[in-house]
Amino acid sequence: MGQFKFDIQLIFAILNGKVSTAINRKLHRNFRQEGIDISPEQWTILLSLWEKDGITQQDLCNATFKDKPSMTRLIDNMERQHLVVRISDKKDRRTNLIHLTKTGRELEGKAFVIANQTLKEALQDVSLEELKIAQEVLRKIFTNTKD
Amino acid sequence: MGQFKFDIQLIFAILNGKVSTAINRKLHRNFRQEGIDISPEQWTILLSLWEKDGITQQDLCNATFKDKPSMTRLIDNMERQHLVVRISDKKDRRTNLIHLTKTGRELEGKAFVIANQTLKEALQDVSLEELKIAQEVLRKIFTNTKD
DNA sequence: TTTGCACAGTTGTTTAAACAATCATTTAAT
DNA sequence: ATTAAATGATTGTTTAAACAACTGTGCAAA
Repeated sequence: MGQFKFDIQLIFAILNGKVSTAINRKLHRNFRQEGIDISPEQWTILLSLWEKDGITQQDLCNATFKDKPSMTRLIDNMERQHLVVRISDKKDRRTNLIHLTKTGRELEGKAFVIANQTLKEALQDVSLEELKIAQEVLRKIFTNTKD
Repeated sequence: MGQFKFDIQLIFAILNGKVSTAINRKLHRNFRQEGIDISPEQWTILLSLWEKDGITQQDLCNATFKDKPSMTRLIDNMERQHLVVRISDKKDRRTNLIHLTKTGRELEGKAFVIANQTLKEALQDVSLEELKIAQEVLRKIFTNTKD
């Protein structure tokens, strides 16, 4: 049981946001340092939109595993910052299609360089083999845990 | 570069809180389901206090990697829920010593069972070997990333 | 055609994190 | 002994997540 308890402490401490918090914070700082004023959450949404523009909020929810209210507010903020615009779908008036603005589109290159650099720093001393295993473990945990 | 971009997407998607969010949510639900009304954040604080009662807020910050304002508010809430009490240190009047209440102390056993069960579910199909590597990778990333 | 259900999105409320600024107390330097 | 710096904690503000409750639109069964 001592052993078991140790495992719980360690794993939850690690999973419990410490690592993701640290890397998110660093990414956010690096963005700001380069004059890009977006949060990591906004960045993950932009990642989806750079790949495919004009998708629905629900699509973005699915892509980022956030719930609808969270998405509403993220898009609110991003509209306020003129990164995206909501355009009501004419075929289905329930849905908004989210489109990048010129500003939002133009961020891609610079953000990519910064994210890349942040990643490189984060993964120092991690071998490709270790990384693959870690990804697979996290994927399994995610599958086991999500709903 | 296509390869690189793929890695970025994947790793950030994983690290970007998806896994920790999922497991935290599950833990929170499991607590509530068993009638325990504490958040995962409160639980990590209780973990420290169950191990050693009567430590300072700063100690708790160090243990949980949260900043001081976050800790102030977490303790505020936990005091409101009668899980802990602040007791001003007589030797150094700047510091509060955080003590478990009877209620806080009595949660340990039940919370342990629930956390244990949650962990077991989360780690289904993950071998001990994989888990060790994943932990080591996350530890490295944390070291590389935290300030 | 209407009734009901499903789906997309929004609003309200609570908890929490990040960051800056501040206050009080203690410790160190002179 | 007094001043300056360090330390512990708090407050204010913004962004975000979870959950419940709600609005509006589309669709299908009766």
